[in-house]
Amino acid sequence: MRGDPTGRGPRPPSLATVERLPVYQRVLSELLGSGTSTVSSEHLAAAAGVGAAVVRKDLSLFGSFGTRGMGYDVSLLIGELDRRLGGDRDWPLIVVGIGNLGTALVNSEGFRSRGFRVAALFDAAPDVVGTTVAGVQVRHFDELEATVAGTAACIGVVATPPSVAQAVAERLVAVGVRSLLNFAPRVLQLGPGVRVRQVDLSTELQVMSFYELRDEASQL
Amino acid sequence: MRGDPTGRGPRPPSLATVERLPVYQRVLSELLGSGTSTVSSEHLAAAAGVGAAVVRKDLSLFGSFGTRGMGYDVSLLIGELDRRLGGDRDWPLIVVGIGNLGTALVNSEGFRSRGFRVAALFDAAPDVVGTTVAGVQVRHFDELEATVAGTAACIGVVATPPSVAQAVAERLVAVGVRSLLNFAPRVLQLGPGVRVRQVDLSTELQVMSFYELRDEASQL
DNA sequence: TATTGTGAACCTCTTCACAGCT
DNA sequence: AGCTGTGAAGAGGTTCACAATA
Repeated sequence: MRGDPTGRGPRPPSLATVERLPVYQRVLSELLGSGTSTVSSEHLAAAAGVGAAVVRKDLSLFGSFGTRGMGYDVSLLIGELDRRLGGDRDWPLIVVGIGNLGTALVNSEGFRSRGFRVAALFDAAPDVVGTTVAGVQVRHFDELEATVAGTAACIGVVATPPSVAQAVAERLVAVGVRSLLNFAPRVLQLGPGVRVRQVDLSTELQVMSFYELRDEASQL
Repeated sequence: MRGDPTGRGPRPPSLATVERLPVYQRVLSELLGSGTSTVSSEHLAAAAGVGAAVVRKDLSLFGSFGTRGMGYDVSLLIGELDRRLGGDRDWPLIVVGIGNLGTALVNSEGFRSRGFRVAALFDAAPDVVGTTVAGVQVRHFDELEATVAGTAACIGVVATPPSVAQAVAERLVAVGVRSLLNFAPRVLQLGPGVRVRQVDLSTELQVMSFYELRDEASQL
């Protein structure tokens, strides 16, 4: 049951909007750091690389945080965004695949800020299991179920070779993970209740080469 | 001058379409490896995680590669996609910032396939400059201009701390780079002729926590 | 019969323009 | 006067439905 069975409520924010919120938050934090206490939608938009109307529409979906004639209070807005994005919570991460990329991810700032916390690391290679990365000991993937059993809902990060990504994802889902960040170049086939975000280096590069080719062709 | 000053030509493929092409290509390669020579839009769509109509629309933008009643020839389609994505070309990459993430990227399979080739590595830290990563020696970023001078148009990869990402991007653009893949959590402000694709780990995680929160709220 | 290729309807996001507030 | 919040218009992408075709 949803809380809004009549369909009269406000539309949920689009994925595009949700993806912009962290950008606003980051820009606002920098503004706060440089002593700015108020910002207009135009200024915030320029810093975030979008249009001013987009900023106002995005923010208005969550409430009226601005003051007409003045703009938005930076601290207030950071707080509101932080709350919507879950920044005031603890978000345990389970990372599977502690190779070059997995290690880099675990050590990255993005994985250690805003409430995210590396809760457990798994791999299958004997020479990796038992080592410590960023203060967390790597366990064998076979211990997944035993280790995660009593843990709260987690976000799973798949940084394995593509050949095992599907199986790893299925086992993560089986232990209760409903949000997966997948770095393996493989489309994960999972139930409808599971959210997957795909980060694919090869795809990123291929999109770029597509447009490079196109530019060349148009300059003939 | 464009090749189509009348505006009568077919619409260019949308970014969404371009981002799906590498996925199709990867799925098709796997199909070819498993001995499949023909595939329907329905089957290809299921494997790529999209709808069948999307596949047909996407592919039809580039030509009529299918056979009615039969489907698509896998080899033919791989070849066509490869050509459109520039897979038959050499794409030199310039990677700046050889920390944990930069090293992982350079060693990743995505950076060494499909015509992409790590051409030069740069960093500013004295203990990194001079080391060899994946067979390429890391140079000091000050040598960028001298090193890249005569090189063909490249794709630039920014894997630096966010504080220097903007300056690094500007210098890359100054030496002729028009496509940038940015891993630094910073909005790059560059001229309109420069393409930027942003990969932001922190944003990915925050998008996930947003939806996790939303799920919790709807289950009250 | 099976499946593609595609115009049209549909839906979603963006942009515009301005009323409303400070 | 300046800026937000928002309905309406516009643009773009997806889904539908089916004619075309092997």
